[in-house]
Amino acid sequence: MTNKVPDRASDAMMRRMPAYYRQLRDLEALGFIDLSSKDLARRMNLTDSQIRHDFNAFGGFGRRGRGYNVALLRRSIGDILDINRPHDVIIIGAGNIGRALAQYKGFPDSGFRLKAIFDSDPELVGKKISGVKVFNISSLSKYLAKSPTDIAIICTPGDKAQALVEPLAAGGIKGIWNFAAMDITAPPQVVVSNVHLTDSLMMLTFRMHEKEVLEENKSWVSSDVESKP
Amino acid sequence: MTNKVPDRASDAMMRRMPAYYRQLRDLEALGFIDLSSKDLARRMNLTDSQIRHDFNAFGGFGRRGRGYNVALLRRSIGDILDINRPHDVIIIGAGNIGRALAQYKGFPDSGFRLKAIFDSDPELVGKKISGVKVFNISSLSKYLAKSPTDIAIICTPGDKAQALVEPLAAGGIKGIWNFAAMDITAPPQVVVSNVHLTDSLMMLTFRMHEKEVLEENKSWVSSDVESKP
DNA sequence: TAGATTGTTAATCGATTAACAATC
DNA sequence: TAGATTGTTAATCGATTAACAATC
Repeated sequence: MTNKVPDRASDAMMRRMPAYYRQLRDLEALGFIDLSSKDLARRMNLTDSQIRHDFNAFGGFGRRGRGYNVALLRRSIGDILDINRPHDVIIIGAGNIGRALAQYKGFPDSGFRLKAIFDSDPELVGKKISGVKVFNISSLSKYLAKSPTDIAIICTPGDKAQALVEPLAAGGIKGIWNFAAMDITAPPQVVVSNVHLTDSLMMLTFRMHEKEVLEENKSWVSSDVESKP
Repeated sequence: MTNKVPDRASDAMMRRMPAYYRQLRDLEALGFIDLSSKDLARRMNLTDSQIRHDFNAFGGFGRRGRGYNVALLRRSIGDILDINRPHDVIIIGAGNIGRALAQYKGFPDSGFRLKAIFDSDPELVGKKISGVKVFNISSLSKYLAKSPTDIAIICTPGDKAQALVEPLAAGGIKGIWNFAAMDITAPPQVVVSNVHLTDSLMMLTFRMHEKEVLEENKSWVSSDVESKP
């Protein structure tokens, strides 16, 4: 049916969307034709109810009694995520992270086309990384004026990141994926995602530690039981 | 006060913890001594109520009328995240991502000590990356038996990841940070965090697209108003 | 038709916010 | 003391789950 015009999706739901997409891409590749919310729920450790709720927030892609067509559903979710069309991307900062992302296979596979890399190091300027030319950072605005670009990936040192926002926004960039150690803010027409790799690692140690403490506590409780009347 | 023994923290709260930690580390470095939940809330775009709630889930680190001592609070949250002690880490897979993470400064800064890298490529084995020796993957179990290790970072191709879990768990690894394209599962004593970089990028395009659609709709509504009786 | 499964509304659960007594 | 701000309980809000009529 026609897609609904939704309010801003909740963060919780938004986080599930790419996982749905991956799952459906895999199932489609495996030759699955139809799929019930129950089957998908089992595979993804969710409830069928939540899955139907999520999909219906965007307008309902299933057939009662039959389930969902895998290919159609994958395409519909791709539309919602807007990844059924290519996106032009630039990387700013050709350090470790910048170079790794430049070479990362997952991005071209998902339609993200790396068009240029920018750096301030004269040693790097003019060279190619993963087949893509490195430009001097001073030519950023000129480049954007000539080559409309959807997304900028910032991989500079933290203190250089915020200053990039103004020329990026002025140059028509619609989204910034920021790997710099410092959060940036941008005007409302630009979407920003501040990524902190160490946060993810800290959450891992948090859960590891929590488990340890919980376990200690469990043995406490059981020895407590013995001493109860 | 003494720390409470909490239930498993919600994902929502857990995600805020590293952000608190970073913020407090920055404020401490800037010489801040005391801080109210209201001040912190303003800086982090949260409510003061939520901040007090979060902190009190672990036992309350403030003084009524005065606020929180920045250094004490940072240390307390560090304890909760278990990052006030060093963690020994190995990386498995010395491709783009593996090498970038091996060289990433943010990790040693936060007490994560990279002790060894493993790969199957004989060209790489014996070499050093960022000062750390690359071992043959076949020696993984032997290595872990000799060198107790907290965390393994998996950066192999997707189809090689799951097979690593068994030797890692047997070798006493407590947490796995998985960058491989395929999710892995592990026995209950091992905490797993499956990272999907493309998910993060898809969430960015999702929000970009959502904003576009919302804007279109806004202009619809306003032209609609004119045509209403 | 009978069985299956969606779309959707209502009920429940949990997270966030508001309020305020305790107290520095 | 008066003012400020926490710790904590109650109220609200929003997300998840349950239920079921619609319908394939």
